Parts: sequence; C-alpha cells; structure tokens
Amino acid sequence: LKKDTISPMAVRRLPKYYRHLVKLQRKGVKHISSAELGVHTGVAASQIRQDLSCCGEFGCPGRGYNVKVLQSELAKILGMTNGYTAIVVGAGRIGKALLAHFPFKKYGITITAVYDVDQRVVGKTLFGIPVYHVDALAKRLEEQPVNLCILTVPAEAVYELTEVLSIGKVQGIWNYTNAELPVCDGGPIVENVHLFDSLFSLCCMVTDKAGKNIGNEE
Amino acid sequence: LKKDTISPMAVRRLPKYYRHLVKLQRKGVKHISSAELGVHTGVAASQIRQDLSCCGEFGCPGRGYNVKVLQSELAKILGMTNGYTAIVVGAGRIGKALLAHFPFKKYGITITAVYDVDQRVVGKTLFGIPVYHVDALAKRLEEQPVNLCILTVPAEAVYELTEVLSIGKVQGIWNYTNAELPVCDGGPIVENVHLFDSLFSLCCMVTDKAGKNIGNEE
DNA sequence: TAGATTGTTAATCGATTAACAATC
DNA sequence: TAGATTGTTAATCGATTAACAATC
Repeated sequence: LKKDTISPMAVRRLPKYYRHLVKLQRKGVKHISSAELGVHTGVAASQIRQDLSCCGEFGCPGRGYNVKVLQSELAKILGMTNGYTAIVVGAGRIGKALLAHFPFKKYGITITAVYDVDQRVVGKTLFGIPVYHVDALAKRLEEQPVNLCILTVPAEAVYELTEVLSIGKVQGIWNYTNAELPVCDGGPIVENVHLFDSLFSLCCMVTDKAGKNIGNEE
Repeated sequence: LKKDTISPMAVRRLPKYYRHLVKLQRKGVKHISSAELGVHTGVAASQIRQDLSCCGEFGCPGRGYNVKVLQSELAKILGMTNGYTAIVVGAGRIGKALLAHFPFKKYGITITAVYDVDQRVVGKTLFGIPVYHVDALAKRLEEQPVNLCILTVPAEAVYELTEVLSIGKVQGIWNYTNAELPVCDGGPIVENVHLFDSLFSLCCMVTDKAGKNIGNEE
C-alpha cells in the first residue's frame, strides 16, 4: 500500500535506516529483517515495517529486506538520485566547515556557488566553488535556478534573504540560523538545524533528570 | 499543575519560546499572551499554555505572561542557571566553529577543555581553552567531572569514547557524529544533531512535494 | 512442508486542539 | 463591572505498537 505522502515522523527516520544499510552493505550483509534493523537503530520492528511499506513493497516475507535493493530504494526516496543543486549562503566558519566536510557530492548534491558579503572572499573560490556577492543572488537564481540553499548567515540577514530565495524558486532551505524563516505557503520547505534549541533541549533533559534523582539512588 | 516530568515534545519547544522572549525583551515588550507568542513561533496558543503550565504557573489571567519573569523561569528550566561545565571532544572544523561562534558563556555554560588526537594542537590553546590529548580524557574526568560533552569526532571513534564518557559520569552528550552512541540505561543523555538526517529529511520532503505537483499547477 | 518474516489492519498510546470555568 | 486571558479538563487527532493472515 504505497501512500501518496510519507508521514512527517517517518521522513525523519528514513535517513537513519539509510545510514545503517550503508554500514550493512559495507559489512557484506545481504538480507536484514525489520527486527534486526530495529535492534541497531532503536526503532520498533513494526514501526520500521510500517515506515517502509508506505514507500512501496521492498521486503520479502520469510527472508526480510535485500540490503542492496532497500538502500537504493531509500536513496531514491531521499532524493539522492535527483542530481539536486545547492548553494551555500554565508561563508563563515559553519559554511566553510560544511563545504570542507559534508560529503554532498557522494549523495548526489552539487554545490554550484557560495554567496557572502565579505569583499575579501567574493570573487575567489572556496574548496573549488566560486564565491559571489549576496547582492548578485536574486539575479543569478533567475538565470540558474537551484534546488536547495544552505543558509549559514547571521540572524539579522534572514528576512531579506528568505524573500530572495522564495522568489528565486528555491525548493528547500537548510537553515543554520537561529531565526524562524518567514516563508509563506507554497514557498520553500525549511529544515531548521536550530543548534541553540538542540543544546538547550539537552540541558533541559539533564536538569530534569538530575532534579528527579534527588532523594533517589544518587 | 506542575508535573514532575516535562513531555519530550514540550522540551523541544521550550528553547524556541525562550529565544522569542529574548527578542521581545530587547524590544521592550512587558507582557505577551499565548495567542501572540503563538503567531510568532508558529505554535498553537493552547499548546503554549499547556507546555508552560507543566513547568509551573507563570501567567496572569487577563494580562498574559510577564516577559521578563517567563524568560528567567525558562532560563532556569533550560538549565542556564546551573553553571554547567562542558568539554569539546574533537578539535576539527566543526569543533572550532562551535568554540568560535556559539555563545556558551552567555547561556551559563563554561567550556573547560578541548580534546583531540592531533599532536599539532595538543598542549596549545584554542580560543583560550587548553587542548589535551584524548588519551588523558578518562583520568581528567575522574579528577574534574563535567556536565556536558560536545562530541565532534569522526564516527569511528565513538564506541570507545562513549564508554569513557559514560564511566566519567558525563550527564549529557551533544552528538555531532553521524553514528548512534551506544549508551546504556542510566548513562548520559544523548542529543543527536545528525546533520545527515536533517539534510535528507529536507531532500525527501522536497522530492515528495515535487512529485505530487506533477499534473497540478506547475 | 515448517519456519520466518512480511504488509496491513486493529488497538493503544500520547500529543494536540478545543472548550470553558476561574480570575486578573 | 466587562474584557481578556489564563490553567485545566475533555475531545480529537495522529503516531506507535501488537496481532495475524499472507507468503516466501
């Protein structure tokens, strides 16, 4: 039963399955059951089956999933085979760290340009990618549309940039700023990294747990 | 009705409320209603009231929430007033980017040490923080426990390190590696950044949406 | 065939939203 | 007092888990 939309919660688990399948294939494992995959990923077997079944029928009753097949099916669902193009807006430390370390190419994503306001980098290249001034972004998006934008600018700049990216028909924004982007319906899909929220969710859980332990074992 | 545990979903929204309250205070706003806060954060008003009420009663019927009071209450709940200490394990680009840019100090977190295996940085300082060899980690944790670890090492190193951190009684791990950490019950709480999953969740949504638009308006 | 494991339906659980008495 | 908005309870919604017939 292939559904027309993957549930939001499933979408967040599929990359985790993919990561594990890559590992399994490297080890030479040919088949894996939902039960076994569940042990490694910390997800219930029935949840995995449900997540996978809404994208199509990849499994084989009695034998489980073919690792190679499932991996390549997930690669398609995750958009790795679409040849997506992306730009990096903001060539600060985070932008540079991503350009240097994140294996975009390996997963089918081509970084076509970097944008910044700093005249010391504009006109040069970073890791082989040409750097343009942010002022040129709107016009360049018109001429050469891209699928994704990796946004690593200071929070003050997001209001204007979100508009430029929306008008420029960017389909997805990977947002590293700690601001909420003012996108409207039909605009780009935003995936927030929100490191601040992530760290303080952790601190909150640590504090919560430590508070409960008073009077208990510790 | 103050509950003894904050729901996992609420924990992930509290930092977002905090961020917005800081903005409001900067603007000089004294009071805010759940309805108004909802417009800015994209969360339903009743959801906000429920999230906040499980931490205590901060609001005032008829007037809303006092911005200053709510902000400082959230700071406490998020652990910002605990004077947490943290170490950075892995002094690569990501570790350095965080040390350079993330305002740990501003939110009550003190980075006490950095650990790496690279002899070129061991013994020096990074942004004023001393860098030690990872081999010294276990012993140093015994002598000087820390609350949090920011883990920015290659995935191969996580198995051993998770054990060292668990034995060393680290309470929380902010995990930047794309591996799942093998923590056991009672061990540190792990908050996964999982940039890979984040990017490909976005790509999956973009692909999903683009697929549905075929035959529609576009 | 017997054992294993799928895809799917039904039951449970938790999270979100709506409603409203209490109250500033 | 009248208007606004809280905290909380009840109703709804969606996501997770359990169960099992189908099937390799």
